[in-house]
Amino acid sequence: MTETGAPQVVADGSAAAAAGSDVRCRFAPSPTGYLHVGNARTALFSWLLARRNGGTFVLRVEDTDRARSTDEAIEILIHSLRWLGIDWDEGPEVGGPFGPYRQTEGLDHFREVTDRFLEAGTAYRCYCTPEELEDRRRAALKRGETPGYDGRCRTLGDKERAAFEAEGRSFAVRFAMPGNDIAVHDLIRGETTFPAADLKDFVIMRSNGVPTYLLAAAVDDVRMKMTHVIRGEDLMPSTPRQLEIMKALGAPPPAYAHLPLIVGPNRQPLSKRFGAVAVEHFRETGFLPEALVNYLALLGWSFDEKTTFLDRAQLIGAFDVSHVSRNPAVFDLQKLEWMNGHYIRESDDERLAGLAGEFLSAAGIDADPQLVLRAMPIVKERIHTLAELPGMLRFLFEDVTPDEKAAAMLAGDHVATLRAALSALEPLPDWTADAIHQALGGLKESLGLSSKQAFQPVRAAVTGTLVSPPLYESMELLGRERSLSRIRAAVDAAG
RNA sequence: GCCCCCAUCGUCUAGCGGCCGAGGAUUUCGCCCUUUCAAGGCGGCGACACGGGUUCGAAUCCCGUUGGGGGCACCA
Repeated sequence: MTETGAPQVVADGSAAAAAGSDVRCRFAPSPTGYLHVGNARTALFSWLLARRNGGTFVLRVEDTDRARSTDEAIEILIHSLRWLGIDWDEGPEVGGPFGPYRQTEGLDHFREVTDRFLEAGTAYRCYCTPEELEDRRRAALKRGETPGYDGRCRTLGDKERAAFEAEGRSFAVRFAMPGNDIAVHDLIRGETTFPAADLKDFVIMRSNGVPTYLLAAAVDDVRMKMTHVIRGEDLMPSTPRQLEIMKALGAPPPAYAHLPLIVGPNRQPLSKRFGAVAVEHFRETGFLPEALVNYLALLGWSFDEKTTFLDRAQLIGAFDVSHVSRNPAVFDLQKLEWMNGHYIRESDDERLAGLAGEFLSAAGIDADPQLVLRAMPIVKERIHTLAELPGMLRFLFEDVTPDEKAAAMLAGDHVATLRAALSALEPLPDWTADAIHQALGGLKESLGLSSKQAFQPVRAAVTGTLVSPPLYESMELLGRERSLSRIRAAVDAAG
């Protein structure tokens, strides 16, 4: 295992000489929870590469860790991907010629491959128990050595094997690494060589007959004829091992591209502590899928030196995996919010009003959909997420109790202003924003008040707050009776 | 401990030897617009981690240092 041959370039992207509609990419998540934004970006880039080439995009569920994988997680995964608008040509719910697309549904195949490797001598049975391995691992670490399997079961004789079997020991199957350095070619990073000494024999088949990720992903990538594998940087060290598996399979490897990780503001991996990591969470907190997609696309990739907004079609037309950045990107929630605000303003009112319902009722507001729709033009340009809608629209559907600042204003000496407003507003023949504007504008003149002095008390009375959508339009939406009675109530309260 | 990756404004990035006294976006600050808040317009602050090379010339190439990150499982 220590002899070091000349580095061999095993994956030079030859299988990926495939172009155009021959391109096959996949997203292969483990269903262990929600769809993390980092994985969402991986899915997006892979999808973009497939769509860019008119190729095929595959969704494959890697659930070989049976303890952590759940059906519910698969549903969330599918839901989140669909919400983002990332569709797949082969995979769960759509089928395809290379099924099953859920690894635990095709375990026999992995077992057959393992048996073949065993026969060919590229794999062997290892009788070491997890406990023994853990002890040795810790001891190696303590001695300052590189932990990793020492290969002791590789040379077991028939007698020793029989002895272990007689002992009742179960075995796992390990892949026998060739003992030479292995070079990996990456579309984003170029060539990297992994020293033979660090490429220890690894388990491909657990004692319970379920393959490990290292085997399952490699075998399926070959079986499903993948031409490009885009995945997270954390998987880079597994590439030389999977390259060897593919070599043993006699299959040309796909081209690899390892994406830099997405980290939190503290440069640590994005965690729940940061707040927002699940795609589902972004949906629930009022983000639009096109905003998240646009933002994610720009995390590690850029079109040129000035383009910021790219819709789906533009992304597909422009995406180039070789221009992806190599350094980890900090997830900037503020920028996402800004971008979301942009997409909200771009959206048509009908769609937004439809989306608003969920947020309004979550806030306990029983809203009239028609009124929400009519209000949309004046509110959509002042929010960054849909979650801000209830706060902005509440006064239209519920009686207001002035907040602290509004109450303070109403308690001040503004009764005269409110009275004047009342008498200017009451005789209005048409209750329109324009008419209200005229009336209040005239009052401002006659009383010699500044705009602020004239309008803020009215705003406080009508909306219960000092910050609201534009006053005239708000009053038009609220309607004559409710607007006037709120002003009257304020006058009465002030004595 | 060992292996691998990475390093441009606070953040996302453009830059692939001279066009860079470093461009865009976001954040922040100021001004304009303005009925509040937004949106929009204009402007300001703000970066090539450090040290050696190579070269006529380096943010761009090489080496080292430092600093981040990833990996070293019968997890993926």
